[in-house]
Amino acid sequence: MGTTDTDPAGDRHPGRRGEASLQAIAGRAGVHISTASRVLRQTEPARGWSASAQRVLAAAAELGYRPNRIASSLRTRRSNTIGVVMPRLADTVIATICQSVESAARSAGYQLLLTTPPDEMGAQLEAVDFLLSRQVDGLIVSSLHLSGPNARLTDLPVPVIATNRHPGSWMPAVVGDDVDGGRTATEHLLALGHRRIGVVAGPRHASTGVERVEGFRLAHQQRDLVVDEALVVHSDFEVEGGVVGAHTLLALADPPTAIFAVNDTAAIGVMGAARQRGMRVPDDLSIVGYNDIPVVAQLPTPLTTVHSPTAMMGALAVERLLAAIGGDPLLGETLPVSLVVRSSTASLSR
Amino acid sequence: MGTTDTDPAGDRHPGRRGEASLQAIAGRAGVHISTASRVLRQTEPARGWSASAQRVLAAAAELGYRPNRIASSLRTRRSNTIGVVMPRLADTVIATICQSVESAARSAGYQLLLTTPPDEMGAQLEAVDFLLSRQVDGLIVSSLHLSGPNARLTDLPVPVIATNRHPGSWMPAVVGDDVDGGRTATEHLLALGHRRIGVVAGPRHASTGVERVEGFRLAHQQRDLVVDEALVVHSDFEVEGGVVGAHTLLALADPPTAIFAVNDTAAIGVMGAARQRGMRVPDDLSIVGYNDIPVVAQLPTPLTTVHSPTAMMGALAVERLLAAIGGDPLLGETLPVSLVVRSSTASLSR
DNA sequence: TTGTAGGCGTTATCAT
DNA sequence: ATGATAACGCCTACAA
Repeated sequence: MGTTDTDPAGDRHPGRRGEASLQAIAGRAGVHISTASRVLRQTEPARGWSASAQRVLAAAAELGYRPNRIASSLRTRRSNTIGVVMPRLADTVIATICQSVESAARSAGYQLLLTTPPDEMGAQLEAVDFLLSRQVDGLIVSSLHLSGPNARLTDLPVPVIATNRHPGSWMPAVVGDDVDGGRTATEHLLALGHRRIGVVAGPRHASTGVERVEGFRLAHQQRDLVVDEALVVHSDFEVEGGVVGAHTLLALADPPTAIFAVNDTAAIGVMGAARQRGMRVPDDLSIVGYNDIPVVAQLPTPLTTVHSPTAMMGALAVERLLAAIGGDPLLGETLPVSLVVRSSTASLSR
Repeated sequence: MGTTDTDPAGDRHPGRRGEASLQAIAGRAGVHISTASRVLRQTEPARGWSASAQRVLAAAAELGYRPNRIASSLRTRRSNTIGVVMPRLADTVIATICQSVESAARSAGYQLLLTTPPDEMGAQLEAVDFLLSRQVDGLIVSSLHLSGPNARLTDLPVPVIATNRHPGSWMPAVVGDDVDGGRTATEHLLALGHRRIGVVAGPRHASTGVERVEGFRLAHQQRDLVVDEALVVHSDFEVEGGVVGAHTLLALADPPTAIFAVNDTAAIGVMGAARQRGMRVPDDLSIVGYNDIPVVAQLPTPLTTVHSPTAMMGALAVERLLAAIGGDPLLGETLPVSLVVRSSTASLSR
């Protein structure tokens, strides 16, 4: 006696954990399982539901039927799931992107399989494999490195799009215009008269930090100024990275009069270091951040920063990915950014 | 000709998107599919791999075999997936919990199906249904309301645990000791001599805010002081909520000399409002926050706050949930918190 | 409109 | 140790 009985009463085939299956619905409604399946996935036909269709609907409602999407995915070969690889999720920028990715995906009928591995390529590629094993229809990856074994990403069975960071131009990515952002931030400080500007540059493997620093160099170049390499210090993206980086810079024999931190969190760390050294912002030190996360507008000294369209990045990445899943070519995009001047920067008064 | 051929060459049955299936491995190794399945899920037996097992292993490696976990889930009735419902993911506290949940789950071999719906009960329950449809083995929910139609959560086919907030004592939850945190924060201000303390209390539906305010009342009660209800203003948990709440409080005829904001983000908003009014912190206004998110230690005025064990909450929630999935009873826990005194609070000097 | 049959890729039970 | 076989729950031609 298996499950392929001919039980006329229906209501059998309990499925896992007692959940009603299609089979149970069909039994209770006295129709064949395929009929139940069809009815449940149709919208009401022009001339209304047939008698048996109504019974199916009623049975599904009474039994609290929840379709088993694992089974249907197996059959249809589509999981309606997007894999997301987002290290450093605790960072506001990443979390904001993730939230917008989820909203966009959800309103398109997709769900998210999320992983937030360490920010290392090995761990990220491993995460990709896990996700593929789960049959995701596409992938969004937020923190690829500029170098490393990421060539493995070129030949995947599903479309992949990068966001936040890009690993190089060979991969479609939805990112902000980091070079322009870095340039604009720096030009703002140069225009205020600063000539020794320090940079808390982030890690060398992140396109965001690297390109914002490129913009920093570009701004100098446009004014025929040379960059003192001692003023560019690398760090991580955390608060503490900003603290350490700023102390390094401010301890120099000829310290900077302004510091550009490539993200807001580190910029807050820079503020902390300034306070520890008894320096006032912006009187003794000007500071520019990057991203415009919500808190920085309300700090005791509101932070001048570059606004980056984080929420839009997530939504657009999803849009492009879904288009690619639908068969279109996969297109990246570089979104414009804009400087927001607040109170942490002032003109050099000597 | 279907797929049940007897093709001796193997390498057929391309599976979706050209991925190799078990069938293909078996074909290439010249063994039956069930043998391939077994070999691939065994560890090396005592006397080493048999000849055919070696061929299976080789074939899998050559073809880059990735098991289709959707198929295996269907068969085993376990998805090895945890459903996560976390509204307000962009908030550092929530994102930190989410990250620790993911790490703990991943190291236990589970993956996360994440959804971050609006912070309303209807949307959250809808999310639960979607997740159940995807056959998650258990659920973690971070933002349940104290009231609303959450009775539906009592009779689910899989274990559910709350974290961050709890919806009432009827549901197992891993949360911080919010009453004690609120009491400690308030007692700190009372000990400094403050007698008119304002509260930016968060929304009425969140146990976190509500219980922190309970602690606030308790601290007064323990000193036989009465709370002026005009000093308790509700808000959301965002920066702007803090700004608005603080302005409301500071515009009172008899304004507070200190403000307790039930989360750090709102506390930063309070700082912003103070700045807008030309008040110095802590000289003119003392401020206490809650959570101890990383940035507050480095603010120009480092924030006094209550440290809550966010990362531990996530990890513990996963631990308890997995135990429940394994058949154990589902147990919640209330984790201790501690006050961190920094520079945003000072004794009342008059 | 409804029923029939076969299969999605994997695993578990049996027998060999 | 390996092979045959039958599901897991659902979907989709195709036939009636």
